[in-house]
Amino acid sequence: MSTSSAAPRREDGTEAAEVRPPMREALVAAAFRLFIERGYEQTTVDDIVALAGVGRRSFFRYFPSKEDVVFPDHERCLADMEAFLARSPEDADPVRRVCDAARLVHRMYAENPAFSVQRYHLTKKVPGLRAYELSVVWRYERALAAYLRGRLGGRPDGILRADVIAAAVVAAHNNALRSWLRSDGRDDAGAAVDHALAYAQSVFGDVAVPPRGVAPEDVVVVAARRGTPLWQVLREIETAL
Amino acid sequence: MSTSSAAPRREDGTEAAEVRPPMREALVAAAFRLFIERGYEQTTVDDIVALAGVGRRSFFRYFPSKEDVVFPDHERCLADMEAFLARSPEDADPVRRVCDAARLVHRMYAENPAFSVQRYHLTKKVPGLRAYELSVVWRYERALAAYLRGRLGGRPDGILRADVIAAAVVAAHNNALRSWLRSDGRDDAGAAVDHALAYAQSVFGDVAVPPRGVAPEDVVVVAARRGTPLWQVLREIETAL
DNA sequence: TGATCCGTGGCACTGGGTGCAGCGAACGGA
DNA sequence: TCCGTTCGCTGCACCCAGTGCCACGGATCA
Repeated sequence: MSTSSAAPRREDGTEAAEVRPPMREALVAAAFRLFIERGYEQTTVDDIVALAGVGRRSFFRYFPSKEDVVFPDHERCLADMEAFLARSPEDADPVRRVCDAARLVHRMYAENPAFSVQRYHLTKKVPGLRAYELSVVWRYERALAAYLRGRLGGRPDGILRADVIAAAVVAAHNNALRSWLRSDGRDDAGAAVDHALAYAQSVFGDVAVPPRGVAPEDVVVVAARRGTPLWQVLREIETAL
Repeated sequence: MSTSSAAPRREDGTEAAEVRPPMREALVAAAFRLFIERGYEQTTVDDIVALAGVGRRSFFRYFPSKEDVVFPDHERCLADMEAFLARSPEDADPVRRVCDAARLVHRMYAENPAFSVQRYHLTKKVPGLRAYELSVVWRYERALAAYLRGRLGGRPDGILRADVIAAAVVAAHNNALRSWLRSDGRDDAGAAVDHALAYAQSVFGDVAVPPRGVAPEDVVVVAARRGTPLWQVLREIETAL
């Protein structure tokens, strides 16, 4: 896909003013200025390249489609997430791990609050951008699900559970992220995301907890009548454990 | 959006050969023949209308985009789902209700197994179609979430729970649906969907179950040591209850 | 019979996206 | 210093999806 947008670094210590092509950033800036001014669909690629002062052909060298200029950093973030999951410890709690992976996305949004809020208002209005965003989110979800499948694949319904957990974690994350974006970036983003992910984690529980020895005070007994709603029982146990 | 693709019916009993325009079906048939033959992207709208023997302008009269011809019945199915949720009884278990709503989608796929399998193979290969399918699935998910928000909105984290449950139910449904599609429609679709949805339902529990009287044999006792993975305890209870 | 409505088709146009070829600057070797 | 290569950028021509507009023709109705 598009080239990495990682920060420009030099092997030697020299700062080397902008080795990374400024054209990419210039295109993003020009595009967003016009998108905000007159709307996404009312802005043509020709308008963007004219404002940025570059050739039309160069636009499509940096962004495979007009929609990609709206999400210039997701490719890198997705790669980060996959790398993060790939280097997971063997004994890590899988659910917790995917929650942490989801936090990477939130962190990317939080790095540029103003930009993220602008983009949110764009994607909210333009169906085409919403569809594009869905395909991006879907790739995050598949990355999480792939990791979970690897971890839960052996158990009964492991694949099913992996898919459901991934979807739930993404939904919880997006719920918090969206309410933060709706607040124009004023709310405490981290707290809301933590709360939402904690809920998701609590629903699916922890998988790897050291058992140790069994002392009497470590045993919990729960009694319930048949037909009791499972979630009620679950809540009792959750607090007890 | 596009007009309903319900079967042509007459108020009087007469069969009245095809009052519903056959053009729509002709376009779908021509499109799929060419899509299967030479691929989606290698087929132009001109090719389709030439094979169907109609004007190019008419294609876009029936389908707002080339992608829509691949999903000719989702608009109707989405309307069915919204109607189904709208006429839910007040005291219905919300989670069970959205599971039943999800079954409507599966039923639509199962009505035309051959067609569904063909479409599956198309969407698997073509990124554009996959993106379109995601936006369709997203609309289903939002319909479920909207219903759940109405039912759970009052409770703490009701909105969050609604979003997460909707995502989980959709993921469970899609998991079963996809494995059925991968089997070329040979597996028992209904059983797999039921199993997957039962899992989703068990995770989030039933909300409304009549308690009735308590007989000794109706009481279940579960003992667990502190630190036991919640999912293990949950599984025990699930089988016991 | 004439007016109207509606489904249809033809046509021209916009705009996203691509393949290709040329051009100039930077780089490396003789 | 000069030359050949490479690479990034540009312009051009082209394809195709999607739209607005209008004209045609059949069916319906006054």
